[in-house]
Amino acid sequence: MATPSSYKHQEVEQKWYTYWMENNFFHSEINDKPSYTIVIPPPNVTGVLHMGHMLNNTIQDVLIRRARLKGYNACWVPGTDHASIATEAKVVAKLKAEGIKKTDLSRDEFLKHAWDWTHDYGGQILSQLKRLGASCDWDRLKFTMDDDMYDSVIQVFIDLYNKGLIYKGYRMVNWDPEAKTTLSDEEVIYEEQQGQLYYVKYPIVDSDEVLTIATTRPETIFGDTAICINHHDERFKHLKGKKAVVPIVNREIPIIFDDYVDMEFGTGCLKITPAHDENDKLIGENHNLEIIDIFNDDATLNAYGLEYEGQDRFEARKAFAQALSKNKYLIKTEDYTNKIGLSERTKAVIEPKLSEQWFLKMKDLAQPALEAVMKDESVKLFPSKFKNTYKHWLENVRDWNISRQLWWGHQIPAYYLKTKDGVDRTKFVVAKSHDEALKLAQDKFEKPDLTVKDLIQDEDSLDTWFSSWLWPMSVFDGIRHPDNEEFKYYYPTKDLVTGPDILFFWVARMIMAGYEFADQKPFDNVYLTGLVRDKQRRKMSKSLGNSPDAIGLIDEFGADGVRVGLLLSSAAGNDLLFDEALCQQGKSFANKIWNAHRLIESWKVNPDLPQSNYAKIGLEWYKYRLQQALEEIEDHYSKYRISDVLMTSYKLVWNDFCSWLLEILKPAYQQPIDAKTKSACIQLFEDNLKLLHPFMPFITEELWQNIKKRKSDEALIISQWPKQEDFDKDIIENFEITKEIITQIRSVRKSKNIPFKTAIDLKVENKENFTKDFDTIIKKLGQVSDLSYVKEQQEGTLSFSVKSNVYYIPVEGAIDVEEEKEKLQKDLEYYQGFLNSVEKKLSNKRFVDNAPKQVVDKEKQKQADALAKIETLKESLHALEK
RNA sequence: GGGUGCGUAGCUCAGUUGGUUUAGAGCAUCUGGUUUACACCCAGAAGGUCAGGGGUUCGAAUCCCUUCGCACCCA
Repeated sequence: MATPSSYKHQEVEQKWYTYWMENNFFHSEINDKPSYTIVIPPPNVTGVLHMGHMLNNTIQDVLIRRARLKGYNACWVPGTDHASIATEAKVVAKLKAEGIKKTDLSRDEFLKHAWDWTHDYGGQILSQLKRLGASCDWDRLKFTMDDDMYDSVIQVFIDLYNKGLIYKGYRMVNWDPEAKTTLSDEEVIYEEQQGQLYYVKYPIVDSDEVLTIATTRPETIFGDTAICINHHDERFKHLKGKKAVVPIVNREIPIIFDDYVDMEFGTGCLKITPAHDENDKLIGENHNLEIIDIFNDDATLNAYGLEYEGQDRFEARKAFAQALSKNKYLIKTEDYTNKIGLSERTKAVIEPKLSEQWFLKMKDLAQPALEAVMKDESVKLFPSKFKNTYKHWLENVRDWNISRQLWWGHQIPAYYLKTKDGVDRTKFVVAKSHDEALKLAQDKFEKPDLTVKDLIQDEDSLDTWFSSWLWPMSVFDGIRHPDNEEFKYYYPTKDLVTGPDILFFWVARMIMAGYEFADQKPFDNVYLTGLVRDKQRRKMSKSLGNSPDAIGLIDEFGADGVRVGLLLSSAAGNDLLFDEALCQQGKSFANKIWNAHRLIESWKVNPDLPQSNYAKIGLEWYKYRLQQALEEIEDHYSKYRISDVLMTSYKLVWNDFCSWLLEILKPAYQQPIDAKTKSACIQLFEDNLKLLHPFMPFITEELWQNIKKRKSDEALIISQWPKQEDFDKDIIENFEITKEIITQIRSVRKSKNIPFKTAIDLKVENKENFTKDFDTIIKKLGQVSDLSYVKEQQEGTLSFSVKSNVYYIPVEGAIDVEEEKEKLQKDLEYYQGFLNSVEKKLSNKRFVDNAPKQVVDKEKQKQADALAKIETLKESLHALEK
């Protein structure tokens, strides 16, 4: 049965994925081999596979498959993240569509919906990853809300609380009025928005004078508790000790002096609203100002907003500005562009809000994490340019607000004492369970008759990152049972592959958690991928609709094609400009490999045939060439230059193997081949497949199994990476010269319209004393019928030179002497220019004295080569002029 | 406003501690090809003042300064 002339990925991929799964090749158990562990950055249960996941997981799969081939006990742990805010938003939206309000549900009822949602959609990305070929150990699948994972998070909270690192505090937080929750700084995106700067008059008490302030948010005037002026501002010095009146509100507030105020900006007078601005809050603290919170949780005004109570902040802004204007308090407005914080999830404008939250002290936790990366490099970042950003963040780390006003997530294990009319939020205990909390509370508050009913658990959940920072440990149950065998074997993990956008809120925190809870780093290396963008450099996003359908791509180009396409141009840390053409290139490559196999397979062996000289030399050369490439590949891998590994392998297989070796070995049409050559060629092809397997797992396994019948323990996925051996550099170098000779012959054929089928003669003036070993190859690939050596110039020939060797091709009829002369003249000019620059260096005494001997010798060699070449060219020119 | 990184062929990028040619690769381009493995192909060619300017050095794409442009992070 003939092999089809093109590779059909559709018929192959599912077959081998199933085969690998059935043979448990992805599964890892503790054994004698060294471990090589990767934990997946758990995708959100809300997500669908996008290009970022594809890139990220392809890289992980490349690393883990190579580790497997290199004989490590490779373990890639998959899993998903509960993504509290994103999931809760999705579930709320789904319920809303069904006419159910979250507020009408009990916590338990809501959570049931959330779990249903998670079970229905949560595994989507993972099943899509299987299409990509991801060789995860699916028996180890974890979810951040699994019981054991949940317990680990709670245990860590209690531990940190008992160490005094977790505290409750009032902080200015990023409040999302739509989701009604706090957001971390990282979940806020800043955008420039066109707004207005309002100039408002504040009368001075017991004076006819007025002060003018400029504000972008007139509605916050209700919360003003001071006017602030710079100490050095001569214009207002006389106002020390005076008071101003808040317009319309008619409340008297102090005029205070602080260097914070920029004299140049606006009017030099700043209104202070401590409840609604971070900087104002600091000034407020320094000056003991009153704090007036004017907003409800949904950012409508509360009773402090007087008649605007209940109005949304933006409506109130308009209405109140009008009132100010009507009462002659508003002097003017100006267009003003400022940056506004928006919620990453809901896109609502963030309201800075003072609220009670749980915080984790970061300073001490950050120290070992900083040292691990900056000092001893026990954790390495690739590319290392991210070290600066990492350092900057950790040195200026702020306490981590870990509470979220959400239900979906790990509920904070703090229990408050109930009172007659509510809850006393100052009296609480932190415990693993309600029962344990009761015991603690009875002791702490010295009330032995307290019952379970007297305690109520904090309603809030923990920030999602507060569970994912434990991920590399908790997936092996290392938090609850640090002495368990699996944890000791698989942890620390080897590589983490993720995007630089979560360097801080995930990577850095995992490193902190590793040292804090296991006294060990979580991973050796962090590979930071770039962002996947479209051709116009825009980020891929759902709203732009510029993100291609991942599964559609796999259908069209094959998983191998897409994997290659993604990696072809994605140096670590550099953004990848995704272009389907790259997937096409990947698909074409698969087809090329397929056809290489088809060619070799088609060769009929004649056992009586001796090995030809060209085959022997060709095979020897490729054997070394592969070793040379292997050395480069190892070097690239060690530096996580994955796309360079791919490019090196790509060129090795396409150029060296297919274009050179197979052309050398290929018997004449319908002629048989000798047995030795075919089997040696297959062996080299198998090595190629091994090198390519991490990138193109499907087609390589398919061909590996096509070459011959293999038992299950002989599958490519678990075979052995080619051994690194010494290689003969001379043969490789000589082959390069051979290639140049052949290329020159082809070039002459093309320019002189000599068809490839027409055999030519070649006469060589071997001034370089170049080896004759490759002559049979030159004859075969150059279609040379007679190759002979001569001692002098040959007339009536076309010629070219390689180094100082001259090659003559006798032709029928006249030679265009002028054309030949022109060509030689051009060459001559080039080499003379080259010689010039070399001799300039060599005639510089300081160069000869100061440069290392090797460098000078190299220049001398260059000089000698150039001189010989020039001599040759001159002779040729001279001959033509005769 | 502060910080970080970047600017090399039409495009995407290499260029690893300054010294392998007068700077490389892949793709795209151009020219030629029905050489029975592959047109998802083969062969050949062209293409760059290394953003601009200045400096250090025997020697700079590489180090320093500066101008311009871009990206990202933080406020």
